[in-house]
This record gives sequence, structure tokens and C-alpha cells, in this order.
Amino acid sequence: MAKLDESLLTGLPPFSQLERPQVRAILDEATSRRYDEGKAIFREGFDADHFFLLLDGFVRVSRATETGEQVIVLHISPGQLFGIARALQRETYPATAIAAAESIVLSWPMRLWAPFIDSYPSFAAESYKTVGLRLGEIQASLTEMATKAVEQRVAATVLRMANQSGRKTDDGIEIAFPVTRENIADMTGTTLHTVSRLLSGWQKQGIVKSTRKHVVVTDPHRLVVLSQSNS
Amino acid sequence: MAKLDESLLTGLPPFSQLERPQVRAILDEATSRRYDEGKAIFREGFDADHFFLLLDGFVRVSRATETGEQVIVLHISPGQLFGIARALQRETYPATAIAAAESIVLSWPMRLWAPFIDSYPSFAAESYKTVGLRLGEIQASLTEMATKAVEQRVAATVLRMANQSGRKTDDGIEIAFPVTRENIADMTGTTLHTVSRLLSGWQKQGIVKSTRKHVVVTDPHRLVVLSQSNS
DNA sequence: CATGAACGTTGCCCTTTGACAAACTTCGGA
DNA sequence: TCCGAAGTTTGTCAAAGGGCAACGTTCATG
Repeated sequence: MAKLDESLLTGLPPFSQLERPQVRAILDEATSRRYDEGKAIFREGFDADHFFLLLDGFVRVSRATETGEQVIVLHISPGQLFGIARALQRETYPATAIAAAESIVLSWPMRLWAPFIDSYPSFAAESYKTVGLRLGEIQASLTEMATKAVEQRVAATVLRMANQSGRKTDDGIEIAFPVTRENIADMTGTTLHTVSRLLSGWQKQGIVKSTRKHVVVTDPHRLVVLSQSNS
Repeated sequence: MAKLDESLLTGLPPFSQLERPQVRAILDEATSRRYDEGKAIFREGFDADHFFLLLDGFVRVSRATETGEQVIVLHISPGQLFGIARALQRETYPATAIAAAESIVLSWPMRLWAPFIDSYPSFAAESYKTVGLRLGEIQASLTEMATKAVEQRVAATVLRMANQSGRKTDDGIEIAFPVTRENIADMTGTTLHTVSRLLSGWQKQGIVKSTRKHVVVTDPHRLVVLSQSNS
């Protein structure tokens, strides 16, 4: 396998404080791999034998219920650590990670977790910070789920994806990874039918434009209003 | 202030691995305090200047939305650490903690956090484990919220409280702390009216008995069925 | 022991949204 | 280029549950 270039990591928070040779050592332990859209990186309940860093692409993290439905808990953007169950003293992954778009992922065997934490304080700090941020995000989803109506939740979710991953186009902000009506339904606890109706409605009002697996927010401001309004 | 007895901590996971003198040192830094039912221990957004251990009682952790509604995220039982924002590199508390019943709480100034983590590995491990468990609980609430109907959520929530805090009585399992219909509504994302109707109905069927701020589960099995059934 | 606040119950109505059904469109691969 | 799978749209219907309103009950407190 070709040697990975150190510049891959030097700009990222977990590693930005480190000396060149340290980054080299970390990279030499890493495995790089490409995942096609839809491919699982790890699955809920399985042995947490690796931890990961997303270099490029997008990853969807979801949980399944006993009855087979799935709920999408969060999305991972490039530069973020994930599958860091070990930070929480867990032996198994608590959720399933699937490439939402074609993705490039670095991974390390979990036995390196403790050495990394002990040797590289910035890695430890960044890991726990990531966990804290994610806990915050999930709590935010929970309160949203508990207090907002379906239309507001879908609006907020579309807006969040656009903010996290958006790239500007002529028409507005485009969500940078493929997302189906069903995906959005799984994020918001509703059905693909309802999501389809909402998007169709918004499209007629010029708030979004959407095609197959693809959403562009053309009027973010009105979407913000929708996500908050109570009527 | 009277010296606290070492036996308070020796049985608890974060401290059970420690030598007597270590426990003594930890206790000498601690402040003990009683909170009446309904009193706030810390509030969302405030400076995270202390971390806490619940010795006796129950604590409700909640989050407020911009529009004033509140969502109860989880409950803390005796023996658990809480307010450990610092474990996640946070400067402020991400939620509000309120005594659900009269409670006895130990607290330490946050400047001791790093020394504790560094000096006492079992404390560090237990803290991160606690965070992991809580993340799991919140994820479970989220998926429940996203996939289950109101009756199932309320049933599951009552059951969870009974399991976590329940004590056996002649009639069945009694939730050990005061809980109003509104509290349950805030946990399940519904209204106190709907909760009241559900509890009344269940009472008629002999599944629960409830009085003011008080719930006894008389037929846990049927409640389990309700919490899962899909019809 | 009187009073008000907090908590709980219940009835009625109406909106939201899930369920079911059917058809249409897009896309990738044989 | 054709076909099937995956994704999307739309219509109709019914039920769940929230909003509103009124009233009942319990409890703490002066």
C-alpha cells in the first residue's frame, strides 16, 4: 500500500498539535479504505475492533429498533472521528455507520486507542470534545422531536444538513450528499409520504428544489421561519 | 461541618478501587448539601464550576427549548455522578438538574476534575462509562420518540422509572420519587391531558394505581405488552 | 380552618399525519 | 435498449392526539 501523506492529518484538530514524526507514526498504523455509497463501515452490536476518521465523503449513523425500523441519529462530516465506542468504555458499536456517499476512511485497530489517548493529549481532548458535541446534538434532536410538529422538524433537518454539508450553487445551498425522502423520514420520525408532500409543497413555494436523492435549499430564510413557527 | 464518613464512597464504582487514605482525601475536598424537592442544583448554560455525586434522592435532568417548553432528558439515581460537563470538554452545563425528591448531593469544584482523572484511573473509567451509558439512554429515547406511538412511549417511560427506582409495595412496584402527569408528558413529548387519560384508562384496567404525584405499577407485564404492541 | 395554588380529570372538537393504494419517473445493468 | 428496482408523487380515508374549556381534588400555609 502506498504511504499516506502527512498533510492528510496535520490540519485536523485531533492531530494539529502534533510534531511531524508523531503524525508519521500515527499514519503508519492507519489503514485507508474507500466505501461505496450504501456500504456499511460498522454495524450496531458488533465488536468495536476499530476506530475511524472520515477523510472524504459523508457517513450516516443509525440505530435499528426491535421492530426493524431505523432511525438516523447523526451525520459525520470529513475530518471527524467516529466509531469511538472505546472512549465510552464500550465493547461494541452502539450504532451502524453507512457511507451516505462514496467515502474515504482511515481506521486504526482499537488496541491503539489507549496508547493514542495516553501519548497525544490533543487526541484525547478532541475525542472527548467530539463525544460532548454529539451528545449535545442528540439531545437537541430529542427535544426537537418532543416539542416540534412534523413540518418544523423536517424543515429544521433539511436546514441542518444544508448547513453542515452545504455547498453554494446558482440555485442556492445544495445538500452535498445523496438523501432520499425515506432518509429524511428516518431522521424526523415520520413517513416518506409526508416528507414527499412537504417537499412538493415547498418546491411550489420556491423554498426548495429537489430531484431524486437531491435537495437544494433556494430560500433558507423562509425555511428557518418554517422550522420555528408555531402555526 | 462534620467530617463525612468514608463508607459513603467505598461502595460506589468510581471509588471502589481506591485505598482508604485516597477516599479520605477525596471526601475532604467534597461539600455535602441537601436540596429540597424542586430545587435546582445547576442550570443549563451556566458556568460548569462543580461536578456532583448523588448520595440520596433523585435528580431530573431537563432541557428547555427556545419557546419555553421543557423536555426531561433523564433521571439520576443514588450513587451516580452528574454535572460532569468537563468530561466532555464543556465550559457550561448542557442541561438543568433539579431535585425530583429531597436529595443529598456531594460536590467538588471543577478544578479538581483533571487531578481526579489523572490520579484515580477507576474514577476516569467510571466517568466515561457513565457518559457512554447516558449517550445510549438518550439515543434509545430518541429512537423511541421517532418510532413509537404516544401510548407506547408513556408505557415504556413509566416502566423505565419503575425499573430504575422502583420499590416493591403490597400493590406492586412504586416509582420512588414524586412525578406529575406533566412530568411524564415532558418525558414523552405529549401533553398532561393525554397522560392523564392514559393513566386513568390503565387504572380502570388494573394495570396501575396512581394518586397525586405518585404512581404504582400493579401489572408490569401488561404494561410491557402495551409498550411494545403496535395496535 | 379557610383560601388559593398546584395537580388531576374529562368532554368535545378539529387538525395533523399515518395507512393504504396506485401510478409515475429515474436509473443502472443485463 | 429494455427491464426491473429504487425512488417519488398524489389521492382518499381514518384515527390519534393536541387544543380548549371547565371542573374536581389535594395540599400547604397563614
